[in-house]
Amino acid sequence: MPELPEVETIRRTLIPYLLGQVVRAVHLFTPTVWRGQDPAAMVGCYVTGLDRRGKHLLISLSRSPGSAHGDAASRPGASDQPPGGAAARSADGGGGAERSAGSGGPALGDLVLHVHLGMTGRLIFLPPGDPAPDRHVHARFSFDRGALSYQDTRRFGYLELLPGSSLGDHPRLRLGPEPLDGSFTTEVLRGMLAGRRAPVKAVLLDQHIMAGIGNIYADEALHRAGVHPLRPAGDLGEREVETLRDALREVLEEAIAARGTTFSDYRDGEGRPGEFVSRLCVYGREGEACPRCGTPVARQRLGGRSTYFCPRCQK
DNA sequence: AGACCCCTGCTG
DNA sequence: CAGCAGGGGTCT
Repeated sequence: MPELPEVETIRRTLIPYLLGQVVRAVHLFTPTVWRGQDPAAMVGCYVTGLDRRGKHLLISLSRSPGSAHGDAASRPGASDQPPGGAAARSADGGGGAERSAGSGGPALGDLVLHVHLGMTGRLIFLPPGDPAPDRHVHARFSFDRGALSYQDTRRFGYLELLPGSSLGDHPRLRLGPEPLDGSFTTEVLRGMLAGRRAPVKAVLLDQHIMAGIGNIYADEALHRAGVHPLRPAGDLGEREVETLRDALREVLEEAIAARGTTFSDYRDGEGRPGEFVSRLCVYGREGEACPRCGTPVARQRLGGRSTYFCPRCQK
């Protein structure tokens, strides 16, 4: 279930393999996962940028190599980690703080491949050689140095090829602020929660209000903050909002440093699982002792989704 | 705000 | 083998 930390990890792991490379061919095995322009329009384009907005990955493609934007082009050394370099980079700006906040963001390419991984989507760069065909591989993008494989068992994700100029008013990219952006202050979070009667967890999960939070990190952040997930959002006190703001940022940054959470499906851009599962306090741990107080973790349904929390720590 | 849908692998 | 799981969109 790729949420913000997983998509960010995929983005970072793919940069050294894709940036500056030319798309030589696109093979679409499952046409229903594709939206927008014809995949053939990508062929011959340079990859000029990889950006993330919430859980969405944006791969910029340009006719010429010179129009590489922002990312690696202006941050030499920060992103140009050579293939195979496994060093975690948790100190390069806080994982996403440098990303655009949305309006007037970095210039995208002539075309943008917009990727949403749904629940089980994977984007993995494979070295040359034909790996065993898998019925869950829906598309493959060939480069000189290997191929990018798009896989998705449940097919909740999609690939969408769009003109770079059209991203600004894309309905699915009308997202709330990035929680790791420097501008995500306690004041901003308070504004998001104020006056809302909906459960605070439902507000955190609403991508239009805040981008990138999914079921796992909503539960983990609320546990860290000691806030019950069903509390009406507008009822949180100022101190609680501040604590929740810090908890959100901490859990996301720690998860990025651990390269994401793998239960079963998630893999990074090199096919490796993330390591954050062992650090989860409540998510997926019904009946286990709360790490803070020992009370068994409870599970409850909220909007059809499982919600895990400590009935004692979270008021 | 809740029901339903997409889809497939795993669980009971 | 029926039913559950779940991000997110749509519909009621």
